[in-house]
Amino acid sequence: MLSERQRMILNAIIDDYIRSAEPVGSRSISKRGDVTFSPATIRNEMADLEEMGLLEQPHTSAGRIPSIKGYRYYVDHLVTLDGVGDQDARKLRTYFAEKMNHWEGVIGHAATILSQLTNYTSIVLGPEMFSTTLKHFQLIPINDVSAVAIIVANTGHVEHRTITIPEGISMDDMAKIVNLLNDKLSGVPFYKVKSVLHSEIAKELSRYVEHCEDILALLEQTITEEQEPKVFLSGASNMLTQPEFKDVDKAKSILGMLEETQLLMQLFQSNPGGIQVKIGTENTLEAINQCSLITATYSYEGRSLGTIGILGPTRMEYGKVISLLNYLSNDIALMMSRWYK
Amino acid sequence: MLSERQRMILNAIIDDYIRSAEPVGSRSISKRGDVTFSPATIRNEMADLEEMGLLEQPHTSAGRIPSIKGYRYYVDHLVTLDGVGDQDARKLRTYFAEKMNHWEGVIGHAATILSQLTNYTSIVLGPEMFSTTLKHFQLIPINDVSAVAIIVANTGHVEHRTITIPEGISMDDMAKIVNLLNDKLSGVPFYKVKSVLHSEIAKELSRYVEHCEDILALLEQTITEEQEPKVFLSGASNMLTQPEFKDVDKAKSILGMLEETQLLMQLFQSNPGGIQVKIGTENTLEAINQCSLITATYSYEGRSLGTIGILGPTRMEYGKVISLLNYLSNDIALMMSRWYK
DNA sequence: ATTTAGCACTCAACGAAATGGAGTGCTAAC
DNA sequence: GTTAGCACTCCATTTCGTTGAGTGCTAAAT
Repeated sequence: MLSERQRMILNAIIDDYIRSAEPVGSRSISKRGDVTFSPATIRNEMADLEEMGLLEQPHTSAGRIPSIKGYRYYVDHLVTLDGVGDQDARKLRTYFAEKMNHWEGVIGHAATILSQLTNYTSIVLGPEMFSTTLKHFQLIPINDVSAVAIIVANTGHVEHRTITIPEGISMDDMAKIVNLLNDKLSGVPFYKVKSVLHSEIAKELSRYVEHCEDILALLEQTITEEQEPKVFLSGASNMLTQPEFKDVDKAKSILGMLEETQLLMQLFQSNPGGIQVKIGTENTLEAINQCSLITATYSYEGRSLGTIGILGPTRMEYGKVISLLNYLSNDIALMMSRWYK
Repeated sequence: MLSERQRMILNAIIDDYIRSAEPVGSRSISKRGDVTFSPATIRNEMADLEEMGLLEQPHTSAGRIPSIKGYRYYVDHLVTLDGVGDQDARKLRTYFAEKMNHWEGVIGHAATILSQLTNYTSIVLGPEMFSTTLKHFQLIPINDVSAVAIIVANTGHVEHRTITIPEGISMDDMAKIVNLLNDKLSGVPFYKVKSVLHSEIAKELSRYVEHCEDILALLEQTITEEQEPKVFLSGASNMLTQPEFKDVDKAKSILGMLEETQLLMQLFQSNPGGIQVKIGTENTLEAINQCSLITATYSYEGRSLGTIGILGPTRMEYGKVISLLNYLSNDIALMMSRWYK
């Protein structure tokens, strides 16, 4: 659909705009080494590109800036993946060389590194509980009335919750319950735990112990609360360095959104796997209609485990970020697989 | 030192300024109900107050604003603790009515509520490990090479860490080690664990198992990492609503600081207990030289467990915030004491 | 038939000058 | 000791001209 020359020009404009954040004019394009036509010619092409909806003019006598559609074309057809730079690669390598003993450390640290390398905001979702199974269940009494329930997943992910022991339950009863639960629940995927709890365990439990409803309710609550993945955020203040958010109100609405975990998770909902780019209004959330979100899932054996994402202005360094996310999601998958049996 | 009238005027100026964020003039003070003198009289007093360093003039023909010293006097002698408003009290009550099963929930939620009620930024430090003792140690194998170490404190606080099992250690060995550790370490305060590990356990362990150094190193790492308290942050974006931070650069330096956990903890270092107010340059960190930080410790049986704090502009609603922190720190102490044996 | 040079035109951005108004300090009267 | 009056200051806001980057169109050049 686009001539070779038009693509070159579009590419040049977007590249320039990403660097400068200012409307780019025909003259400056012509001065670049790669497009050798005169400003007048370029102006003509630019007018055509604008008609096609790929470019926009902030006002009559200004240069052009890419439209959402323009960015989309750029991302789909034009962008060159720079690969990961030497310096960045080194940083990532030293980062993974450190001993990471718990996955929250890995994920959180990954978020930090990402935001540092890109100067954008990074959002990382921990492993989703859907795809994981319960490995072990444990109760540790703290005193007469309360105990700590510990849930271990086959990924090595651990959660704990302090619970209050219903009256009339003895230590012996507790031990029985724990044994029963481990018998029945080991290897069961988390999303099934709830139904197994009701169907298989309820009856059996009632034989051993009275008041089992209380305990069941507790377990259910503990485990379902468990399912929500953890969100790690880093570099939110980087948003403020972008000239498009020098307006405090815009900045505030975005930063405010970033503080709401619920919304963040919503952002990541429809994720088909692989790398996905959502540009400007392609995002459903109004607060980030001026932003682009690039997400990647990290997976193991075909199962998506979690998601990492970069949020920046629509004028984002797509090439760099995509390469980086690609690289990192592979590395994280590698790390995670060490815990996976 | 100050006459009654001067105090009234100072109080009125600071009150007005806290509300309006704009220099307040003699006329507007005179119009308030509480100070019945004419603008001219008030002007004279204002000049005196300025000489004493309690007020400042941004420029010759502007009203006065409080200086750091002025705020200090206000906080020390003038401020009226409003108590906690009906609405706020209701919110807090419903908040604590919810079942909170893990302390991280309580603390994190408290941070959220605080920032919502005040429209400032809240920072809450979780219980410090100094004052707590180890209750139980547990190892749960995940597969041949890794296991999850679980550490339970007497407060009900639980931490876990995935560790890699050194080669040449059998399941049997592991069980022995765990038993030994529980024997020796139960009831030991965290800050002593390290030394006990070396002095008492090292020798004994070497009898049972080879390669014990690896395990000891692991445990040591696991437990010392454990000691750093967790930081919860909420409402950082509220900073942007304050007119004094409409300048993006200032805002960025503060938000950037808030993202660095290390710095946050540094903020809370010298904490004598009770409620403490640090105004403007009284804070050592340069980034918040335009902010005030109000902190309160929550404690149990005289021991300080953790700290909650509110960060806002120097022009902060001191009365309201102090009352609120007072109220909340008591309530949190109450909650925490439920877990304490 | 493209491509390019030339030219008139547009419009945001920048800066200087004009205006308005809130607030002060001082003096003199109460 | 308190207050009214007045001249003065200085910031904030507006107005208005200037500048310059950039466009669109037309006509010439290739």
